[in-house]
Amino acid sequence: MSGKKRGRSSLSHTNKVDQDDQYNHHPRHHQDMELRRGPWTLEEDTLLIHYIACHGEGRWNLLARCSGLKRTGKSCRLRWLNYLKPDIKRGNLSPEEQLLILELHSKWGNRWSRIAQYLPGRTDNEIKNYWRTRVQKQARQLKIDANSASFRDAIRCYWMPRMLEKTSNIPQSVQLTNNSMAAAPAPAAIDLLQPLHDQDPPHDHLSYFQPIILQRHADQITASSGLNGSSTLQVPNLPEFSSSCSMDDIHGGGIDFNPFLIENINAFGSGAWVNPDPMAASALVASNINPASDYTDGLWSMDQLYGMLKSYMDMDVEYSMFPFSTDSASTELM
DNA sequence: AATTGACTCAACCGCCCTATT
DNA sequence: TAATAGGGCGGTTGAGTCAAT
Repeated sequence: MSGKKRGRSSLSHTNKVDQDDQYNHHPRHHQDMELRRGPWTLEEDTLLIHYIACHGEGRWNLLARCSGLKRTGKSCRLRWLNYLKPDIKRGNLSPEEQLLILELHSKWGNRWSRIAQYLPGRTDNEIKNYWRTRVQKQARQLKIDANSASFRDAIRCYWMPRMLEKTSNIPQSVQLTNNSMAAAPAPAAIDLLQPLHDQDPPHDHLSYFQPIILQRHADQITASSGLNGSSTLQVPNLPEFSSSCSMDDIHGGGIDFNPFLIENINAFGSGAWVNPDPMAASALVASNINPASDYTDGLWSMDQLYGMLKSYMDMDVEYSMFPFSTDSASTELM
């Protein structure tokens, strides 16, 4: 994640909150009060972090009233939980995390918060976005329902074993152990973000959080201005890989057959194209190895899927026995 | 260089559940 | 028991970005 300037509204002015929202529970307080909406500013983030450092999380409406933020309690809660909380991971989901999401979603469906409990540092919002933008996209391309049994089977029988192969194939020397950025951060950035994961917060919470906020806002400014963050704001520029690559992207050609039909599998040629995952690509950058041009996002490309289908059929492997079985996972996670 | 369309994801919406009074 | 407040959850939106044309 690059900290791009985003948000549902770019309003810089204040706006009345929808009276249908839960905050009509406080009509006297909010009726005439102009509340801010849209993207959070650096000042607001600092204010929120400072307040939570002093008073702790929770009681969000009280926080909203007492902190000086012209935001709703719900907005404050969301900002903290999805963005500012110090143990939040940034960057692409690792193959392991993707595996877990796929597995847990097959068990629980759209129970995002429940799934997020098993991915430390990942928010339900992030997982939900991942599912909707990546997984559902693949389902659309395959012309099958993402919630269908056939899609779940495809995930379980073909994609998960492949992911397991990938995770075990990444050389130890280039695996990222710091999980804050899947897109490998520059060394300075690693230093900057290290306290997020390796150290206890110092007593001076503001000094602890400030570099993190500054980094994230710098990312936003850099992204929106086109300027290099390291030269303008004295913060490192974080490299990032393009996130999406389908067969169309790769070969410039459309594809119009369903890989789950046996005749299509048989008709598929032997030229399986395999693209490594972005985690490995990032790790290569981290180790100054020039990544090949074929790195794509963490989900499969169409070619990959056809390739693995073909190869697994050739091998006549029974994939109901792959190590990340539903049984073992559910036993462990329940 | 300008336009367009697909994509991402932070933020919001509205409903629901639980705790408190 | 009912009313209200606080908070959580899943779904949705739309601004910003980027690649393709």
